[in-house]
Amino acid sequence: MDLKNIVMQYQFNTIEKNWQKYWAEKKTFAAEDNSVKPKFYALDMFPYPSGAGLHVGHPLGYIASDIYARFKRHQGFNVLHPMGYDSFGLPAEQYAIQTGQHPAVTTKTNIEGGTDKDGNVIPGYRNQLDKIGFSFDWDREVRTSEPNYYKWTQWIFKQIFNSWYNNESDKAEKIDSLIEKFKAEGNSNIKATTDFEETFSASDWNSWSEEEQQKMLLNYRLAYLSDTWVNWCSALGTVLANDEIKNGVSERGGHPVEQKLMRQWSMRITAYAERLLKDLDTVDWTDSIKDIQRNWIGKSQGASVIFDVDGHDGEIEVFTTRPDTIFGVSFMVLAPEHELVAKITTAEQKDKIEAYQKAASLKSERDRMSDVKTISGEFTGAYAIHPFSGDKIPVWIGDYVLASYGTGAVMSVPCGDQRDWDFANHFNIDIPNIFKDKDISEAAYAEKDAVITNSDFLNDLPVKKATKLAIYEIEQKGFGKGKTQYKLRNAVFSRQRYWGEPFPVYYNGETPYLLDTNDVVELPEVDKYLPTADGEPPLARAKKDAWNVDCPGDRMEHNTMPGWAGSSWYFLRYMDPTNENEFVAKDKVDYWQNVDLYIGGAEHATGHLLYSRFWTKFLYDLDYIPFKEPFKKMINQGMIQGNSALVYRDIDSGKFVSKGKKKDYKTSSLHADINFLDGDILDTERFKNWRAEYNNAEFITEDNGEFICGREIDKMSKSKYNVQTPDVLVQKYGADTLRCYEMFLGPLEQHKPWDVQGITGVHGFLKKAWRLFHNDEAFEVSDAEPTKEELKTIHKAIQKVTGDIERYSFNTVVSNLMICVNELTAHKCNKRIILTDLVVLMSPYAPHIAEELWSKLGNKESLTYQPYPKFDESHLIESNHKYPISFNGKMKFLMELPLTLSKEEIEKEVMANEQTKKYLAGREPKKVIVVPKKIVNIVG
RNA sequence: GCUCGAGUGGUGGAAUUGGUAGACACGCAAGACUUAAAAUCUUGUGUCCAUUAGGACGUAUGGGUUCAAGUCCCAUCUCGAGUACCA
Repeated sequence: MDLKNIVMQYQFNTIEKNWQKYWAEKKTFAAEDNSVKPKFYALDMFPYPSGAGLHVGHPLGYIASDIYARFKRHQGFNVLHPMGYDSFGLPAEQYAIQTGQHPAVTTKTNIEGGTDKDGNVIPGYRNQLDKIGFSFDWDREVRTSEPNYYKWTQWIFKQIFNSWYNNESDKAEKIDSLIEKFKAEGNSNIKATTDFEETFSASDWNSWSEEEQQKMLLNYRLAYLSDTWVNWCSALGTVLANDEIKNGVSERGGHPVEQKLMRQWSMRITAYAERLLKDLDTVDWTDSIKDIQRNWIGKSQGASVIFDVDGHDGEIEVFTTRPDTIFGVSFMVLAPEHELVAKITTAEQKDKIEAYQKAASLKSERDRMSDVKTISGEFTGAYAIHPFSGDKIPVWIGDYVLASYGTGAVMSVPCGDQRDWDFANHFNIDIPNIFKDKDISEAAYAEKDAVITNSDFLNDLPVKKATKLAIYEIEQKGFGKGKTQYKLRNAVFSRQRYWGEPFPVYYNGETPYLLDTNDVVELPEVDKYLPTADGEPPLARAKKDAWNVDCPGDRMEHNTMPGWAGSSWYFLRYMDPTNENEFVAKDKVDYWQNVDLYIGGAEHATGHLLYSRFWTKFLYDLDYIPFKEPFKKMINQGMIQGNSALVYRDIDSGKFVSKGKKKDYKTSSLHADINFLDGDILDTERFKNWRAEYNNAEFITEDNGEFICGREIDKMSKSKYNVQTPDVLVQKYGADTLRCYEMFLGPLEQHKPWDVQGITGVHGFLKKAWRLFHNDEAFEVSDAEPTKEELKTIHKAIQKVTGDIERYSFNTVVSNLMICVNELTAHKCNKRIILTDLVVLMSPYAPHIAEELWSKLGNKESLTYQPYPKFDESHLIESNHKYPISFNGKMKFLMELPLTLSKEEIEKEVMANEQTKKYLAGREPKKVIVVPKKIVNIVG
């Protein structure tokens, strides 16, 4: 074998190892804290370090942000590009429950590598990430489960606890200012976000005991303890937030969820509803994510109207978005849980109503959802009084009205609302028509383009005007007021689990107090990670002296914080990860500001992305940070799906049947490990050795002896044996190939199945690039002047690649680099000037090979901070243009003409051309369109 | 049901403002080198008709605007995501 030839081959394994070592030792990617350079903050959503490790889908977004970060370094930016771990979470705790191993231990193994309790090798996230050549500044790593991190999560909680929301200044303020006002004038003049509606005076406040005052303050604090209807998941032993439930079951594990009244910590995120909605306009996110958040916040405008109940003191308050239809009301419906129901129900209806209430309460959230079509309800026997007409309106209950939205009661306008129409139709209730010339005999008329009629002072008005006038009259007469309603609920902030942040809270009796210490409250050791016998959370197992802090009260808080606590502010900690005195130093956050480019999955639309916006606004209000939105620009990478391999087994004989012979047998299919495949061909020996039951497997192969598997697109998961790890590919093709290939696969945002077939093409491109710098025996570049063609090739690439990266079109960059290398190969170009530019162009995508070639070109320093090549248009300017000549819009042939020609001259040249005459075949053109530098179109 | 997004060769995809549809790559076919294989290189490759020259069709479907439509407008279908009695 030719030794020289081997030396000059592209040895990616050696090259990549060397440069990864170099970068780590020289701290090449360290971000500078005190820099005169402009800053750029490129951030990935940090991962939960699971024991399964990385598959090829995980690094997709990381590769994109890394490319952008490296690109920005070339452009002279001081780049902050950190990585860390969202390391509190359920899987580590579930594993702890099963094995008794402390979740901190498994978490550390999952990050740093090792073996689990069963002896399985865990590669470790860090090791896997390192092999891909990311330019992370690892000195800034954070782990949310480390006390030096969650110390500050607790600190932020304390700030939120010690704040209230002033609707007048429209921002959060310190609770002290509220206490001062209570002392001086009670709560009557205070406009705060609260569910507490009664008033008290200064003397009331001052006469209350400390405990009573604290209880009152909980109605105002932004983090507060209250009895709340929560989503209780007994299988997981904890409550879940609305965004943790998908299709009525828990997102994790798919367990049933029921409604339960529990004393829980909550965050008053509703105070920020309007700002969370409005500021969406200021961020560069996809419309889809913005829409999801808008829907989730669910703003609707209308009026709240009060109806008296005939013969009772109680009144029914409803929220409606259509106050213009108030004269169309023919009945009212209350939620079965509405507090008034028991009071107003007549004796005759009592049994029926109670039976209905009972049935409704037994229905789970899921049943209620799957049962939307069924119309049910019950008449209370009571009547409300229409505020304007004085008519008596029957009051019903029905479970299509939700207790948790608005006031839990609706005024039903069957002619304008389909649900009301259905209800009225089903129970034979009157359906008065208040829309001029609209037919409501078959369905409600919900469009807002009607003219109102049969409606007293609203007659002959269009919807918009009628709405305005109705609200005006309602307010004038004191029947209610204009109101804005949000779907967004306050966020439940406690979980009955072990592996999360402990609260810096203790109790005296039932009253919570913040611990006075600045020390972190560490997770105490417990004997088991399970709830106690009487259903208390695992932390109740810790004795008072098991905690690292002194508990001055009766007991510590036993709940822990939810998963979103640590992730709501982690992007701030990267700026100052080791600060022991502050969560982040003012000068650092002033310099780094918010995240310029954030890449991660769209599945966090209503969770993490909403909560971190909330906390950011809160910290802004208290003047800790100088910006209102955490993430300026966001890209949501698509999911990479698995490409499962199926083998077919003949049901009668148990023999395995190749795909091509499948139709001759009655088969069932099962998943085979994709690692046994070469293309679609199964390595039958490896398959036989996979499991004992397959040791004696027999195969019915194709005629050529190959065994072909079927393929199927699934989610990439261990259970489908379709997981492709990056490690295997890095070993086989190198990290640079993997990086380029993952980008080459298609647009970043798109979901796509993983298919390894095309990777050879990308690998070939890097080999081809390598060969530009080498002859058969050695590295060789020429110092000769480049030709016009060579300059044109490289500048075309500079223009395309730069433009494509800037508009985040990561996939087309690879194509353009390929075209560049193909053309330079065709030119046999090894000119130093050209290849130097090429190396820098390639470096964000294929940093290892770029560094290697860069050093071979004679450079001593890393090319990380090498200026990006400048596009010079003069190399692309042509004197001629190849005009496509079209006839009636169909292109027939090309004609090269000088660019200096005028429209008229072009037309003359084209019309004089032989081919033109041929295509016209004697016809006289009606019209000739000439677009200089573009096209000629002959009509006729 | 509502909201949003997407439908382009055998496959992944390209076409930034309406201006040569299918760049780039995979796969496939033929050839070169080789005892052979791998690697590498060359050529071809949207569909249909035609020996060639060439012609017709073609970006989910149907219509429209325009000299010109994958791109703009209207309607329909399919797929994906979100949401689900939100008054």
